Amino acid sequence: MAISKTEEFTKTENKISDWAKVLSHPARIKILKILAQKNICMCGDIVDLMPLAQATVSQHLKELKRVGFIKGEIEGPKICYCIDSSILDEAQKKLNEFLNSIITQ
Amino acid sequence: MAISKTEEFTKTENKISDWAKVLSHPARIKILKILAQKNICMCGDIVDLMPLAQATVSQHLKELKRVGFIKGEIEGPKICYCIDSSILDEAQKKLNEFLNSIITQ
DNA sequence: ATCGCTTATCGTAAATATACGATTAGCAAT
DNA sequence: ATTGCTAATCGTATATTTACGATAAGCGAT
Repeated sequence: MAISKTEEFTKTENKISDWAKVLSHPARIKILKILAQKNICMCGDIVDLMPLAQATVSQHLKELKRVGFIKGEIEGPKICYCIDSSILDEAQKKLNEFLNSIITQ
Repeated sequence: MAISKTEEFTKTENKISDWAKVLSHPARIKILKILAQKNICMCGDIVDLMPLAQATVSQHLKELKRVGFIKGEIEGPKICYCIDSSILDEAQKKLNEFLNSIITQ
């Protein structure tokens, strides 16, 4: 994209778009759904339910972790992933705040 | 991305991620803000307020139009853009529905 | 310390997205 | 029909994302 212009925008604009970016792939939407259903889930279980290779799922998990939507706890050789509701809650609030501000009544 | 796997996911998963994708760039967040503030706005006014070239702003407007978040009406040599609240409202509802379903109380 | 399992990371290829200058197209005047 | 304006599109360069196989790293056994 030539040069990135993130510094030309406000913190809020960047924050909102970053949250949206994490939600901008169907695989990550599906992973969040799976984790919500099972409440807690190891990585292999997720891979089995996804139409993607293990390496790809791992990349998506990394992106979800980056913004804090999910957490991963090491448990022996496995890793248990779970949703971090507090961060998701904050994202939902801010996204709503923004959408409400642009939706004219 | 090698091969796109959209057909491997549900319609809802694709719809939600597509809406999020449109919101996943700070420029598009800012454009929506500008249009909400001015209620109605011609393209040139938006370009003046953006740290981007006219061609780039036009590209972002096209993406916003694609999902229906904004509408553009031709008015002589100019084009007046405005927010389409009904589509934004639907997006907000569905996004909230999804986020509520994955946030464990 | 070797084996078996799980998951992250590396390397890489291909698709998309971002950004811009230049050009084109459309309309309202002169 | 020429001029002047606005905005879309084209062509192109570069960055980022997505996807996968292969490899490495970490841990709990044996």
